[in-house]
Order: sequence, then C-alpha cells, then structure tokens
Amino acid sequence: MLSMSVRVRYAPSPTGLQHIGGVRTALFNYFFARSQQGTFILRVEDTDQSRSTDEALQDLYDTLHWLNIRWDEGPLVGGPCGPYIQSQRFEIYQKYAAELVESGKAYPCYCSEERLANLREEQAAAKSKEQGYDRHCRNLSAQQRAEFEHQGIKPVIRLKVPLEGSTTFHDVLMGDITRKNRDVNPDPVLLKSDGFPTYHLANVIDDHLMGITHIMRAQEWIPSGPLHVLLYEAFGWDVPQYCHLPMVMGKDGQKLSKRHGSTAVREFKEKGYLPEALTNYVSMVGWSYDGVKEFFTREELEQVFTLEKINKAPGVFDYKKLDWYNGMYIRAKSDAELASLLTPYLAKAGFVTEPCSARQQERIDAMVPIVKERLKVLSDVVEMTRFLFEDIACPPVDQMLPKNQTVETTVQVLNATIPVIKELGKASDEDLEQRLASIATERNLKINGVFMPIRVAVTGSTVSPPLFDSIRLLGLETTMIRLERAITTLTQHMGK
RNA sequence: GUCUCCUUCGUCUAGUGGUUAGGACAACGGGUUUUCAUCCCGUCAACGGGGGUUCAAUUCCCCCAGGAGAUGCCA
Repeated sequence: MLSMSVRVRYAPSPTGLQHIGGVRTALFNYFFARSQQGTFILRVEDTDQSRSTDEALQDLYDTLHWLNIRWDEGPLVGGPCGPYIQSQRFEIYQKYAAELVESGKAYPCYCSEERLANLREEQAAAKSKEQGYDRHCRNLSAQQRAEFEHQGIKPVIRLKVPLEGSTTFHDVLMGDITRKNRDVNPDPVLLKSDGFPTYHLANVIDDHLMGITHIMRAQEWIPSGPLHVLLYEAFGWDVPQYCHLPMVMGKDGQKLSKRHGSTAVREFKEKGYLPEALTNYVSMVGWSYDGVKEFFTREELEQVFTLEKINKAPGVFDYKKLDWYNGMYIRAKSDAELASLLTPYLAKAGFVTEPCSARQQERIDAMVPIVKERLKVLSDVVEMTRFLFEDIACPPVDQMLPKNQTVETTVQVLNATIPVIKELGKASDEDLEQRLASIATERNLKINGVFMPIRVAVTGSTVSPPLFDSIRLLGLETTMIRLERAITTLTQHMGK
C-alpha cells in the first residue's frame, strides 16, 4: 500500500439523543473507512460538562449498536490512541494550551461573562461591523496579568488569530475555501475557565494525536475550517483532508429538528423502523450511486461508497420516502423473522405475554403473512390487529351500512350470511365467496354490500385484513357473537 | 450587520457544450381485488433570474436573487 491508511472518526457530544443528522455523519465516515480498508474511530466530545449526560452517552452506544455501526477504536473497545473520551484527556489539552501560550500563539483572557455579554449585545444592536470578542486582553502586560491573577480571576485561553492575511483550507467537495483572517472568529476561546477545552482546541489536538486523515463532518463547520487550520499551523502540525457533508433539513428547508417530526434515532426504533431501512434511506440523502439503484445492503455500501458521489447541496429528510423504504424492507423479511420483530409491539399493547404462550405464538405466526404487506412500521400491527385481541364495541349503525343500503336490507343480508360463515373451514374460501356473492346478486346488491357489514361487525372497522383470514384468526365463536350483536343492534334501530 | 457555502420536477437525485433532461418517493388517474394494502399501468412535474463565452448552453465564467450555516467559556 502506497498511501497512508485512512483513519476517520465520528465525534459526537453526548448532550442529547442521537439524531438523524448525526448518524448520517457516522454512517458516511463508517462507509468511507470500510471502503478504504481504513479505521473508523468513535470519540466522545464531552467537554461541555454542564450539558453532557450519561443518558446521552448510553443512547449513543445503543444507537450505533442498533444500526450496526461498529467502531474499530473508541470507548468500550479501546485502541492505541486512547482514552477516547475527551473528559479523560483533560491534562493533554492543558499541556497543549500552555504550549501555545508560551509560544505566544495564545493568551489568557480575564474578561467577565457580563462584559462579553454586554459587548455582544451592543454590537448586535449597533449592527456593528465588528462582531465578537474585542481582543481586550490580547496585549495585557505581564503586570496587568499578575494583577488579575492576584484577584483570583480564572482566565480563559484565547487563540491569537492573525490580524492580517488569510487562511485557506481544501475541501474534497468544495475545493479551496479561503477566509480573511480578520473575518475568522476574533480570538476564540481555546480553554474555558473550568479548564476544559472548547471544541476547537480538543478537536484539533485529538484529530492530530489520533492520526485522523479525513475529517468528515457537517457543513455547519465550514466557517470554522480556517480557524482550525490556524490551530494546526500554530502547533506546527499537518492539516488533514476535509470533507464537509451537506446538512439534513426539514421540509421547510431549516435544519432538521424536533418540530419536523421525529429526529432521535431512538424514536424511529420505537415506532418500528428497521435499522437496515433507516440506514439505507439516510445514506441516500446527500449521496447516490448512479441515481437509479436505491437499495443497498450495508455490505454494498461498505464497498461502493465514495466521497466523490456526495452531494454539495443540503437535502430534505423525506419521512414518506423512509416509510416506503421501511415497507419494502418489512415485506422482504421472512415470516418467522417478522413474527419475532412484531412480538414486542404486541406484548407492549398487552395482546400477548412475553414470552408468549404456544397458543399465542401460533396466532402470531398465522397473522404475520396477512399483516405483512400492510405495515409501514412495525407498530402499525397494534391497531391493525386490535380486534383480534380485545373485545370491540359494537360499531355504530351508520358505519355498518354500506352505501345506498338500508338498515332492513343490511339485517337481511347479515342473517343470510350467518349459515355461510359457519361453513368457514369446512368449505373452501372460493366456495364461501361464491355463496356470499350470490346473496348479493339475489338482492341486486354489490358484493361489497355483503362483505362490508360483516367486516365492520367483526373487525369494528371498514378497513381490515381480508375477511376470511380475519375471521379465522378471531375464531368462529367470537365472530358469531359479534355478528349476532350487530344484528341485534341494527334490529333495535329499525324499531325506532 | 459581516463572513462562508449552496441552487435540476413538491422531495431525493442522474446527467451532458448539441438528450424527447432519466430514475425513485409523493400526488393524481386507471387496472387487479371482499375493504385496506400489495402488485401492475399511466399522468402531472425541474435545469432560480440576468449578462457573457460559444455555431450551440442546464452544462463554462461573472453578477443578482433566494436559501442555509457561522458569527458562544455549545458542539
């Protein structure tokens, strides 16, 4: 091998649940690493002590496991560049920050939060050309510093961004991106007063120390690209390759967020999206193979993924298309596999016990082929099969009446129907269907005029799985009770 | 306000200096069907605008507009 092997990382901060945008970044990094026989690293950026939570960290692990994104190095698995959790690398950042101060590339700043807040407010109000820190502490004398230290003020460390010149970095997708140094954040904080690094510092140090070759992250980071290059240069380190990924937006073109619908991967899991469907769909926003092929196994993606095919423009996350993918993946499952995927949803609804009895298992197995082509998400099974597990209320009269049919004819139809239904299992379905059809024609009704009242009486809805299948699953006994009850209700209504 | 990035059907996208601008989802219509769904068939639908360059621009260049992002002791 001629070139240095690829090392990429996904470096989320555990401050919230993993969301669609995040896992898309993870996936692209992961696929790129695999396609290059490279290394995929997970790094936890928990430098914001007030916002990082254990729950979010656990959610990160759960989500990556669920999506089957395995990291070669990182927390839980270790690796040669550990630790991979930034809060455990505290001293490293201290050391490098001190180095920068010593070499004059950074300086301590003693400004209070209040002063900075006021400054920002004034600048915004005045629509000032200068926005951001005013470099107040950039040129403090040693004496002034000593004075502040004496007062016990904990300083932050700020980068001394050059006032002149410009900085360029190369992006695999965008090409060269240049920014004048005076437009770069004016002296951003590198080390906070609690001693923890900011993203900028930790990120650059760790990417260097961990030998990251390609930085693939969302485009929202583009503006800080030059800043990071400045940092690499301040340390005298090589700059990795950049590849800024297009963002994932909601329907309104804004950054995807909760108000667009579910965004946490955990929610998709709970609703019954399959990980392979989610992976497949998410991979197709911002990337395509040839514009035609759109079903990819994960192995194919690991093989065929290339940076060049990534789109530059942001993409809208289309929930409808995800549903379509999910339905396709559900239908591709074997009945047995689908049965076991569905069982937790049935158990949660209280329809079956977990683990379920042999009798329940039998019923689920019989149900699966019937619901399979009707499911968009696994949880749909609950409402779809509720009538099988719970006693339903007798539907209201008008719901039981087919179009253009009176209560009288409907009662007659239902009565005529009962002896036929009782034959279920004894005669063939075709035979039964024939006989129900003739009940309709004898009365000059459409065939639906016979099926629909039965369907509504038995399932409680005008929409259900095929009638005979539904009855078989329900059992003849319960079916008869519901039919008789419907007839009684209708008859009573007639008298009024 | 300033800086940066982006711009092909409603959405995800393919594509080329000369194409009937292709596919998928959605929508709509039709067929199959005991409802729904599946499945099949079809319809609608796009190169943001203005300048160039060129015999020829959706494609190359410039400007504008629109959108997004950044501008934190958050990442």
